[in-house]
Order: sequence, then C-alpha cells, then structure tokens
Amino acid sequence: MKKPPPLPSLERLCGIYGLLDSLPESDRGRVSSRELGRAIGQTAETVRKDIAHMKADIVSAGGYDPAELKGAIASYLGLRETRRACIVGLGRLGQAILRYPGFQDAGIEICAGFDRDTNKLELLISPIPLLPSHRIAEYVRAEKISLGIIAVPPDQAQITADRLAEGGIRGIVNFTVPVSVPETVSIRHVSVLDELRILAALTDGTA
Amino acid sequence: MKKPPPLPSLERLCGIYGLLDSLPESDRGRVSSRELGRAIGQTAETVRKDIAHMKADIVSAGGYDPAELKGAIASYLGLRETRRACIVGLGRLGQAILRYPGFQDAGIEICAGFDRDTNKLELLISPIPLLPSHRIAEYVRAEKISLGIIAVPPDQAQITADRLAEGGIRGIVNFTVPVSVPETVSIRHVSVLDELRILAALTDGTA
DNA sequence: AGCTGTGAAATCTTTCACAGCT
DNA sequence: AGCTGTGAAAGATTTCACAGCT
Repeated sequence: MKKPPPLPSLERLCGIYGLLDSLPESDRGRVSSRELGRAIGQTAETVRKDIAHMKADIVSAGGYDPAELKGAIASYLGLRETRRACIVGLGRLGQAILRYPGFQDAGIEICAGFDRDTNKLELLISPIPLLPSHRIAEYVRAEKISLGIIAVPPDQAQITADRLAEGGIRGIVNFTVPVSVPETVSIRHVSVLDELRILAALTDGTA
Repeated sequence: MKKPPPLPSLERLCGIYGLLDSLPESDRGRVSSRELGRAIGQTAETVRKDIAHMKADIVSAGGYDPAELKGAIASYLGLRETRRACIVGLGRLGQAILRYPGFQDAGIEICAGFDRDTNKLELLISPIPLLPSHRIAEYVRAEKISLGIIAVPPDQAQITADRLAEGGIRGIVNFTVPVSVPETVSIRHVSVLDELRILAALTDGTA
C-alpha cells in the first residue's frame, strides 16, 4: 500500500470492501458515500476521506461504481493476491470458522487446521490438511502461511501464539485470552464477551 | 456510569476487565499499568488515563490491586448486574457461542436461542429454551432480554435485526453482514474475514 | 526505585463548509 | 439536485514530562 493509512480508516475500508463484496453482482447502480456510511455506521464525510486516503483515480460521478471502488480498495490494501491462513484449535469455534463458506473468493485461503488432539484430527472430515499442533511452526514456514487464527482453550493460547510466531506468521486473529507476540506479528483480539460487555456498558440504565 | 467515557477507552476497559477476570484468584500481587498495557497492546499512560476516567477511589500503591480494579470497572461500566442475552441462528457458529463456557459468572447470561428451522430446535440439546425465530420479538420483550447475538445466514440478517429491535433489544453483536437498526439500539459488528483482511493489509510486503 | 496522577503539548480524526463536477 | 473533494476548524485521544506517593 502506498502509505499506511490510519488504523481506524483501514478498518473502515475493510468493512466497506466486505460490504461491496456481499453486494449482488446485478446491482449495477452507483453507490454514494452516504449509503456506505449508513451501512457501516459512519458519516458520509468520513467515508469520503477514507476513500480519498487511497489517492486512487476513481470516477465519482454521482457516487462510486461498486466494482471500481472495490478494486481500488483491494489494490490499496494489498488484497489482490490471496493470503494463506491457518486455524489452530478445532473445537466448536474452530470448526465453525473452518467450515465458513465466506472465504471462497475472498482473498483468504484457509489452508490448514491444527489441533492438539490427534484423535479429533482423524475424526474430522476436511478438504484441507489437519495436523497436530506440535507441527505448527514447521508447517507454517514450509507452506508460507502468513495469517493464523487462534481458537484454542485459554491455557494453550500463549504456546499457540509462540508456535505461530516461530513459524514466521505475520498476523493473528485471536479468539482467546490476550497473548503476547513479537513486534513482527500483528494481532487482532476478538471476544464475544468483550463485545457484550461493551454493549452492556453502552446501554445501561444511565446512558 | 458517571460520565460516558470515550468509546476507545470503554473498549480498553472492557479488555482489561476480561483480563483481570481470567487472572487466577491466587494471583495476589499488584498489577501495574505497564503490565496491563502490554497485555492489551497499549501504553501504560493510556491505561492510567482510562482508569483515571472512572474517578474511582483506587489505592494505587505500586500498582493496582486486581480485585479492587476489577470491581471499580464493573461498577463504572454497569457490569454489576447480570445482563440477559439471546442468540439468533443456531448453525455452527451459534452453537459454538451457545456452548461457550466463559459466560458463567461473567455478568452475561445467555437465556434463549432462536432458529428458523424447527427441526433443528428439536434436535439440539440445551439447558436453555430454544425457540423458532418468529417468536423473537415477543420473547425478548417478555423475558426482558437486553442483548442479542446475530449468527444467521446473510440473507436473514436484516429481518433478525428488525425482530430484535421490535422486541426492544438494547444492543446487538452482529456476526453477519451489516444491518441497519434504530438509533435506540447499539450495534457491534464482528467479522473474521474483516479481521483477516485488516491483518493482510497491515502485513503486506510494503508495510 | 518504581509506580501513579495529571496538566500541557502533540498528534490524530472527524466534522464543517463550500467549490466544482455530472 | 445530488454528489464528491478538500482545506480549515473543531474535537478527541494519546504521548510527554514531571511532581508526588509508597
């Protein structure tokens, strides 16, 4: 990407990209910054600024062309080439992600699953390789996997992160407790509980 | 809460709260702003400012007492009384959340599940009531459920949000495509795909 | 020695306002 | 009439720096 955009802007652009991606192909009309903003809970100006950040030549006659905008975002964010990702932890959550159909044509390829329990590995049916967790570092490195998803029990979170880091992973989506990683690794923590608590705080009686 | 804190601060406080919550009870030592910051990826100053926002009387002799800090955050954010939540969509993801053990003693009580497919409702075994989706509004209102989780297929996301809103829900965690809700409802969108894309952008060759 | 609390500065983001284009 | 692009203003957040406490 030409110049690292502010993180909030990057997050919004990814949201917009996902939105455009889920738009039916048939939707030939143009889309305005106001509509985009409403969909992701932002103002039209913020959306325009985000788009302006990209400094892409976008035709903006009465709104944007969805396909063109999507392409511009993809180029800007480096989403053009598919990134290889793996999941560690094949419990309920891990399997749900493993089976999530949305990764098709989304620029992300889930190409391996890991679990500590070798019995489980044999029972699960999957089109992609499922391997024991002790092979994470080796396999990630060999297969040039750059992104990882952690969906293991809390007490295994840190060792999982360590193994991924050892394999040279670049980014981690962490569904468990916070872990520490080397500076070379970007990490995104996601927690339903945290989200629910944020909502609880936002909506308590006094608010 | 005394005064609505900035959203980023609120998010961090929730993160810290979760962290303290997952700390072993035995951990009698005090915890410093630096440690907390490292765990959630922030500077010590930011953490201190967040804590200062609460204007709580916290003893801060060489760090904070975990239990005291946790209690202060709980009071401040209105996390003291348990909030009732429901899940809509009992596919793989919905079930994973339904079965997630972490809600115990976490101030959130998942007290109903909904799905469009009545066959599925009968097959699933659950200690909490599972009901058909058309009953959402009625049940949410009757049972005073204030938070909802949307884990349905994309094409049902909007109608699900509408039903939750109709039932008077206060907040929604949305795992699907963006939906629009009345201003009375707070919404948090969470998407693995978005997170992976953000990481992809953050870690592409040029970064 | 280490840690917190906090004003002040610096930085980053968003909003406003309006010119220009279709 | 509606929409984008963008400088300038406003606003919010983070970082700095240091006094004060244990």
